[in-house]
This record gives sequence, C-alpha cells and structure tokens, in this order.
Amino acid sequence: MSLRMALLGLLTASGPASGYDLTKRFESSVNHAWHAGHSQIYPELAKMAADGLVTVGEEGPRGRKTYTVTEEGSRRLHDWLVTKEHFRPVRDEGALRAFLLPMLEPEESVPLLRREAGVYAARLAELEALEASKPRERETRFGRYALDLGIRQMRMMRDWAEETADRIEHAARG
Amino acid sequence: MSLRMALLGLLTASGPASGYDLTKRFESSVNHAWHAGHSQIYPELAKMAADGLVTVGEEGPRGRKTYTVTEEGSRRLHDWLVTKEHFRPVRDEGALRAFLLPMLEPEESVPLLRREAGVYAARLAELEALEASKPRERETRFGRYALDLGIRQMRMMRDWAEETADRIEHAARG
DNA sequence: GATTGACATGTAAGAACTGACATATAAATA
DNA sequence: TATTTATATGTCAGTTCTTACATGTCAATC
Repeated sequence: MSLRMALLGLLTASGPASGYDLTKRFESSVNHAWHAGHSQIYPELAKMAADGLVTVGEEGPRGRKTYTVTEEGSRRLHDWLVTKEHFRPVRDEGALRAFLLPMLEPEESVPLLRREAGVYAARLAELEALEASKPRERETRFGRYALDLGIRQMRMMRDWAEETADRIEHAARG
Repeated sequence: MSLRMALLGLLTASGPASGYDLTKRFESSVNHAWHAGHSQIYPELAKMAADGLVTVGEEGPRGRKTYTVTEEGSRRLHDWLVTKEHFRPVRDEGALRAFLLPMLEPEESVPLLRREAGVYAARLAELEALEASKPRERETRFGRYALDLGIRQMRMMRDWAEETADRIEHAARG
C-alpha cells in the first residue's frame, strides 16, 4: 500500500511519468522516507493500472510507457493520507543495533558510535545543502516537510551516537 | 538477518527462553526498534537451531522448548554488531506521509498533525516512565541506549509535527 | 465439573521486498 | 563507424513479513 501511495504522490506532484522516471524520482526525493527499486516499481504500476488508479499512455520511444493518475487514484491517495490507522510496525536496523550495543566492550562500541556519528553528520550536511539549494517552486513544495523531518532525524541520530559514545567512555573510566 | 540478531540478542541478554517468552520479550523491549510476531519467531528459531546458532532443550510442560545461544551464535551476533555495512533501506511510513502532506489543504493537514503530535507525546510519556521506573540491573542494561534513542525519536517527531502544523497555519493565514 | 484465560506451538497463503538476470533502443562519444 | 552510456522495460527465485487459521495443555475461577 505504501509503495502505491508513494507512486501516486510522485505522479501527482510532478505530473505523468514512466516507470523509469519514477524510479529516478524515488532515488532523488522520497528515498529518505521510502525506498523502492525498479524491480518493485514496474510490476506495481501494472497492478495499479489494472486497478484503475492510473492510466497508461501509448508507447513512446524505447517502449516508454507514461502513467497518469486517475480520479480514483487521487481519491485513494487522499483517503490514505487522511486516515490515521495504519502505521507500520517499526523495523529500524539502526535502532536494533542501538539496542544490542551494550553487548560490546567500550573499546569496540565507542569507535563504532563515533564512526556512525560521522555517517549521520555527512548525511545531515547533504540534506542541509539540498534544503538550501532548492528553489521554492510548485513541484519542490512536495517533500518539503519531509526534508525538514529528514534533517531533524539525522541531527538526532548524530547527537545520540556522539553522546552515547561519551557516556560509555565516561562510565568505562569512572 | 535482523530478526536473527534480535533473537540472539534477547537470548544473550536475559538467558535461555522459549519462543513464547521471546515473543513477549519482543513486545516489551525491542519492539520500538524491531517488530516481530510469533508466526515469524517460531520458524526462525527452528532455522537458527538447524544452523547451529542455538540449541533446543528437552520439551517441557505444554510442549515448551527452551533455546540457548551457542558459541557460534554469540560469535555471529558479535560479528554482525561490529560490521557496519548492512544498513537496510529506509521504509518509514510516518516519513512517507510527511512527504505527501503538502497535498492536503491546511484545514486537513493541521488537525492531522496536531493529532499525531498527541500520539507521539503519549508514546514519549510512556517511554519516559519506563526509563524512570527501570532499575539498573544486569538484564535491563540491554536496551538502555535504545530506550534513550526511542525517547529522542518521539520527542523529535512530536516537535516536528507541532512545528510543521504551526508553519502551515502561519503560511495559510499570512 | 465446566468454563475461561494464559501458556505454548505451529502452518500456510499471500503480499512485499531483494538481487540478479535478461533484453533492446536511442544518443553521444571515440 | 564502432563503442559506450543512458534510456527503458521486464522477469524470477528466494527471503521476509502479514494475517488468519489451527491445536492442545495447565491453572484458576465459577
């Protein structure tokens, strides 16, 4: 369902597109919120067309197919967005590793956390650059709040990793 | 792999247990980091036994089976924890909804965000209560950093939802 | 003695996802 | 002209996850 909604959202935000386009749009936008590759996107678009959520245009060069959202598709996306009861259970590998972290010795966990803090910091810098560069056009309005959320997320993870490393170091010495 | 590691972690942290126990431990601890139900846990334990990561004790009352981590299991968990290259692609439904949020009218999105901020605030209160109540025993050391992470996560989500609602309201009026 | 609830284990169909394989065309570069 | 790169679409086997079904025991309450 989530993949469907992400695709309907992208089609609504930036207009009709091919599976190939959508795969790239995924990479450059929703990817921080939801990941999907082309091998998932192509079959899903076919199912969505069968279910009347999108229509397929005539084949263009290189067999290109262009998908457009239908009224039904719009309605379904709207309904999904407004309905609150369907949160997926959490499955966050970073958090799982955090959970298991106390199993390691400080000599192992501290450098690990510092390294991870670095990864989060780099990701944060990327997102901040993206935010600064992006003009406030119609299409770019979509995902604006998500970008802000992504930035907050990275900042939080970086701080958590750094401060947890400090705590462990302090406990090991004290 | 993640499920395996979560199970090995729980078995290491709180000692030998049955699938039933592990299902409940999952609910009360790792659940904020990784979710799994009994229908996933039972078959996984069987496979882990076949792979030599755990051993199965004799059947107790009501067909109860007790699993214990082997040396091999310990080693594998340790290796997994120390290795950094295997982050799962993000799939966060909350973030996806955040991405699609600008598609709604302020009259719809603002109350939605306020309601969600309430949910996050409630969850935050729960986790803070848990942190305050938990004695610092051997078993409870596991998951301590994850609990802190969970608290930070909830706080961040609550703030994001609240502040985004403010921004949208302000933009709609201004 | 009967019923209820917590304990305890499983299966199985279907959806969602991963990673690799497979194919072909148009445009740009060497 | 030949080669490479980007465009464009697909399939498929295997894994993971979801939801529902299915079964039986032990302890406590009624």
